[in-house]
Amino acid sequence: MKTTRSTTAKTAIYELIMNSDVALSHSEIQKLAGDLCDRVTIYRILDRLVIEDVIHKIATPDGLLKYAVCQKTEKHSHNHIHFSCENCLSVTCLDAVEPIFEVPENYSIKGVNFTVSGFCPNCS
Amino acid sequence: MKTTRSTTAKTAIYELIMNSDVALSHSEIQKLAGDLCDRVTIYRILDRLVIEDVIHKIATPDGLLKYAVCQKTEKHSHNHIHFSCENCLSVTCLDAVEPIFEVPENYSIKGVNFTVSGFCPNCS
DNA sequence: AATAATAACGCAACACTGTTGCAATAAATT
DNA sequence: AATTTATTGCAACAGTGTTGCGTTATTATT
Ligand SMILES: [Mn+2]
Ligand SMILES: [Mn+2]
Ligand SMILES: [Zn+2]
Ligand SMILES: [Zn+2]
Repeated sequence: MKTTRSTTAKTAIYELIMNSDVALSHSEIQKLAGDLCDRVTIYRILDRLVIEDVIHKIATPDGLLKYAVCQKTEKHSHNHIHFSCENCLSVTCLDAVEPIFEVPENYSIKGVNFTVSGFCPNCS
Repeated sequence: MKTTRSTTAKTAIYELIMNSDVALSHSEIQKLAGDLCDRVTIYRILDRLVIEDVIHKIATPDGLLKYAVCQKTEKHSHNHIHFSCENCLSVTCLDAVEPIFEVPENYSIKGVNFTVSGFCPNCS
């Protein structure tokens, strides 16, 4: 069985995402990380953190991928909505907002990716 | 004022999307279109069709962009859910399904991108 | 029908994003 | 301390999307 290891790069990148109030893209993480590690390593670390379910991968309406911590709190819903600002391009988790919907029976649901776009409080 | 023109490539690409029962990506459209036009032209045509609001741009959970016609029917909701199959990677518009949700007041909503992933009826 | 204006096009060149293979490194176990 | 192997760095690559510019084709005007 393949075990997971905790490395300096991995913990550092996790803390970057942790301490950010908005979701971060790979390139944003790379800028923040400086010369912490190679950019390929960042891709692989992000993949691992997603598999380990400690961060979420979010696709913006333009197909850009961003990453945010999975808040393991009571109010947190895995299926929460994300807000994507059309002006400052920030992506924010609205952890408490869980949408209600219903799909036809013959579809089986494994996950959701809900993004609402518009202007964030700073840009309104 | 910049007017829009109808060209052979534009109408052909619109019909490709129109006649597909699943959302199509740029590369899929390119394969279907053959040597109809340059791939850059396809990008520009897709942009125009989106601006003209005759097709929708959909981001899959993996950040892949797909395009589908905007069904101008009664049941059609602009804010409908899309289903992304993890097996066959097809993206389908669930035109009748409109999710219910509520965001904090200080956010202004311009559009939504709701994608549910799992297994489609064919792959269940 | 011929002309003029310009939206749309093809092509080349580029930037950005993400992946893969492999040898070297470092974390965890013994 | 030695062993195992997950992780890393590097180079090389594939895919996606953009931009500039000269040419073509659509549309409006004469
Ligand atoms: Mn979560
Ligand atoms: Mn629509
Ligand atoms: Zn904003
Ligand atoms: Zn399927």
